[in-house]
Amino acid sequence: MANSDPVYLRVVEDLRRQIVDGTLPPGAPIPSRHQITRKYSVGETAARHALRVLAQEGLIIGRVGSGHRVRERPTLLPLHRTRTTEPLAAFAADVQSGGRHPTCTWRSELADAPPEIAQRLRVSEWSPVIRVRSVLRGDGRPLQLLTSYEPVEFGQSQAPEEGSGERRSAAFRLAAGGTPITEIGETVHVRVPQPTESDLLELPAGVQVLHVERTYWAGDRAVETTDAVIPGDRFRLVYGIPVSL
Amino acid sequence: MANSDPVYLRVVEDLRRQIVDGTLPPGAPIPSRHQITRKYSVGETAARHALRVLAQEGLIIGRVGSGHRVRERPTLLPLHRTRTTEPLAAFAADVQSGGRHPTCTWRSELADAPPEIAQRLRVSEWSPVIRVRSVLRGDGRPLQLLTSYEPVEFGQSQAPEEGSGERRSAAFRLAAGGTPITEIGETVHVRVPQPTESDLLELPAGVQVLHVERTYWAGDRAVETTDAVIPGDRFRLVYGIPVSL
DNA sequence: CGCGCAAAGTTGGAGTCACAGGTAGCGGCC
DNA sequence: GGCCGCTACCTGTGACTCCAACTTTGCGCG
Repeated sequence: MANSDPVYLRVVEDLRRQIVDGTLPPGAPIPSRHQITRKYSVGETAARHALRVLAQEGLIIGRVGSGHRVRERPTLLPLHRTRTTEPLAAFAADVQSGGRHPTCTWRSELADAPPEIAQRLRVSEWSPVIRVRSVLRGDGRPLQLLTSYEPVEFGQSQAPEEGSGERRSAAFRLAAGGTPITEIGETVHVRVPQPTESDLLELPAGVQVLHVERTYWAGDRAVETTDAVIPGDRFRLVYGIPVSL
Repeated sequence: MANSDPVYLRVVEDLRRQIVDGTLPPGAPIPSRHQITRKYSVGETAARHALRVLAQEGLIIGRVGSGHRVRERPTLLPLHRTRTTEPLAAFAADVQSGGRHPTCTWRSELADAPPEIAQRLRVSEWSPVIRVRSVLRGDGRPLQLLTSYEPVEFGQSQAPEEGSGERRSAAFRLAAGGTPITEIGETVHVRVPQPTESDLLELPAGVQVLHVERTYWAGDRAVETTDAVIPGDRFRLVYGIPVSL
């Protein structure tokens, strides 16, 4: 059937079937290019193309010199998106329960709000905000990128700062100061990582990222908004949705 | 710098820069393979490879005969993950506000709970469940796949059924019958679509999907669990997290 | 018997050529 | 002036080749 399909797809489909149905378990070696050319009677281009597609899909992983193997599907670590004003605490708990030691480094500076951020914070475009870029790590390996924006009037210091570990967010400080956060809005989408993100997160090829935009509201005022960039191959987001009926 | 980088990456980076900074606006034509070989003094392989990578990243789209163009970035339709026992209602509202007409077809049948589903429903493996597969559409185009599982004791009819439009879920029927749903748990992750999903959703190459697992709880009893498969290039998930502090 | 090194095998990058099928624009014909 | 067909161009796929870098394995030598 579908004899007009590209040749390489025949190879892709056969190997994929064997991987998903367990004939080829995680760690099992995949036939090499030359073996594929012989086994399926295809050219080397088709064999190479098939392997590339499967690697891109994340089903196999190739290492120079030692061949392709079925990728061990990493267990997706849960990331609890909870009702707290201190996202680091939740992250730390999740990482620790995964048996790793969480750390965090950050750098804050004054910046102008680009249109999208301005809209999310309900401030005018290019108005001054404090931008904090954080890298969250587990056992030293980068796991998540966090960029948060606070209007300057909520920020503490407008001078560039750097540090590691906890940094009190605007949301946290306002909550402690008697202005409680009333709601958190999040939107989640998938996208291809930018080169710098791919670099910082040490992402293998083909991995997409979850981009989570979170905005903290105190009444009708947006207090802080953050962008989280999360490797799609290592995490799953966990939401608890209370039913108020 | 980085002169040892693969040649095709030079092309990818140059074109990507032009696309993201707006030099090449959406719809603009991308140089063809032959033009790239001349302009960047690279071989045809490198040109081809560069175009493939950019297409895989979703930045450009190629059509046989008419060349590559910068992809119009589709606005990500919001999908509100709300505290309702009738997911179709939320979906319908979101699709309608996007100016499209929502429809739904479904098919229910008796099945044995595979291990993962059994665990989510807190029933023993391979115990009988009712499985409902739905395809949600907007203006006739498939937008989302939904598979839900209910333990037979909550299900209505064990005979295979088929239909379109509303189908009362176990969660809804229990709630109406006086057993209120107390919590909804969701986990979100990204993955490569399976061939059948790619087919049903008419996904272009390189698009990954959001996989949302939702479980309805009535007290400590799992009433129903659903898997939603959502094209990652067209939707973003929206969560409202009330703060109970 | 053990260790090191060389050879064989593998991936990833790169070049070249070829061909089928599709698009679009231009020119000629009615 | 309008319509039709042809041609040039483009993509997707495929074959064949070469090479650098790396891993593994097994053989030979000390």
